[in-house]
Amino acid sequence: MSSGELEVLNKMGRRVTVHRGQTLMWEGDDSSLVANVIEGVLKLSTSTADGREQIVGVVYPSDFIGRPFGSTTHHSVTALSDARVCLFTRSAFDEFAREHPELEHKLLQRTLTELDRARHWMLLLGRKSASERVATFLLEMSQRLAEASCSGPADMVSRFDLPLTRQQMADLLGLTIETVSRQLTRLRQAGIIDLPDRRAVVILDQAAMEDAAGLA
Amino acid sequence: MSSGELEVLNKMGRRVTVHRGQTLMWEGDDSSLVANVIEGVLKLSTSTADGREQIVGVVYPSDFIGRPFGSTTHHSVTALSDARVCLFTRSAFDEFAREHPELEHKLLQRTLTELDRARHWMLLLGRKSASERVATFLLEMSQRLAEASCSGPADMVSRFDLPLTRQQMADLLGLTIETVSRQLTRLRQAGIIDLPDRRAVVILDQAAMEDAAGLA
DNA sequence: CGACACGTTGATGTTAGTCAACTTTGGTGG
DNA sequence: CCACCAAAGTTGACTAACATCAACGTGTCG
Repeated sequence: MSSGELEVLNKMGRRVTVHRGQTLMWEGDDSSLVANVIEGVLKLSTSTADGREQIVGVVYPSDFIGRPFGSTTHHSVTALSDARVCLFTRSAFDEFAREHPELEHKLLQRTLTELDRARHWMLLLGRKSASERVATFLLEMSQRLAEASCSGPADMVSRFDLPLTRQQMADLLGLTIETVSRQLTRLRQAGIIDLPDRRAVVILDQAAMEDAAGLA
Repeated sequence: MSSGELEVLNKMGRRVTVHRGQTLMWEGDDSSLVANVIEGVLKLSTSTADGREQIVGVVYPSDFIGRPFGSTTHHSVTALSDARVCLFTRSAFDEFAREHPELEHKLLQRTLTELDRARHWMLLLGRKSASERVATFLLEMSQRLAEASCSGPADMVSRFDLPLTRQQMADLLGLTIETVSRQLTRLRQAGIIDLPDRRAVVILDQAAMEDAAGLA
């Protein structure tokens, strides 16, 4: 896209700050807004009628949120950290996108990647044990944070801070908070990871970790 | 798209018949083909290194399969029934799509819908009990078959044939074959469904079914 | 300092998985 | 046509894994 077009798109958007814990969109709402993440981390989640929650996605800077070309939002969007997003009304965004195939193409590629990611997560939820889930999660987190921080060709970071509480990890992994805690303890006691404080994780043994994740 | 363009697209594609059980694409393969389903039902699946399988999607006529604009296929595609598909080489399809924004738009919409569907399934895999999973599956199947058969405004069919074996249902629901069988028996004994033969299902009590699915 | 949210650990319960026997179905060839 | 066989499905007994319930740290912020 030309820089002129990008400028127009930028003007259409409204920069908004969202505080940790604040919900930007609600499951089942009319889909009247879409947005781009500028800074921070947010979760996408759905719940059963009786309140059990499942996190269905975690979005990082440059990721897209909301449901263009559709009338309802199928999951809630909540900030996991303080975040800044660029908000568009759906109608304006849809119209702009229809006129700019380049943008639609970008969006299509991202959506295809997200779909692959979601389907891959289904394998974890449907078929992996609690310990495999926790190990897989930590590995993936280290990879995504490495990608985000562009820390050169080394595609892993061995120390990082979790943007999630134990409860949120449980909601993402389809487990309970106690099970997550116990599995983390097990990995620590096995000398595979270290947990310097409650947000930090250090991966000490990459190979053992991949093994524990069921990538045997 | 104009009928002329559609004709070109159609000529690009090669009609292929796939027999039940035959695999069209393998997880991890180079993504060199994409296709449109003309007739039949196919599954998308991934497996862990040690062979546990998870079905991550079921596709019906008019659905799209394969990974355009990406180099590897992230899941296998296998025919659940004899099927006919319209096959394209990925390079030819990608090129054609880039030149036809209308096609890309259509594809984007479908992909967004698939993503919503996949994320909704994550709630089932992460948070629902075995009986809720089976009930949810049967309800969704009846809805999708109703949509497909365009049986008027009534958006449910109460009797239908499953395109899946018990093992495949288990792989889709993240359960074992025995658990699926037991839950079906439970629903039958409760008078909520009938199972005239091993492929057929009759939903006798829609409300009880929705209740059992956790849509309380 | 104290309150509260977050996290860990232990004891116990429940659900679904495992292992095994058995039944039904559908297809094949004598 | 029927006997036989393999594949699919069901059922039961037992087990393992995770959830639940409950008590007990720990760090943070007023």
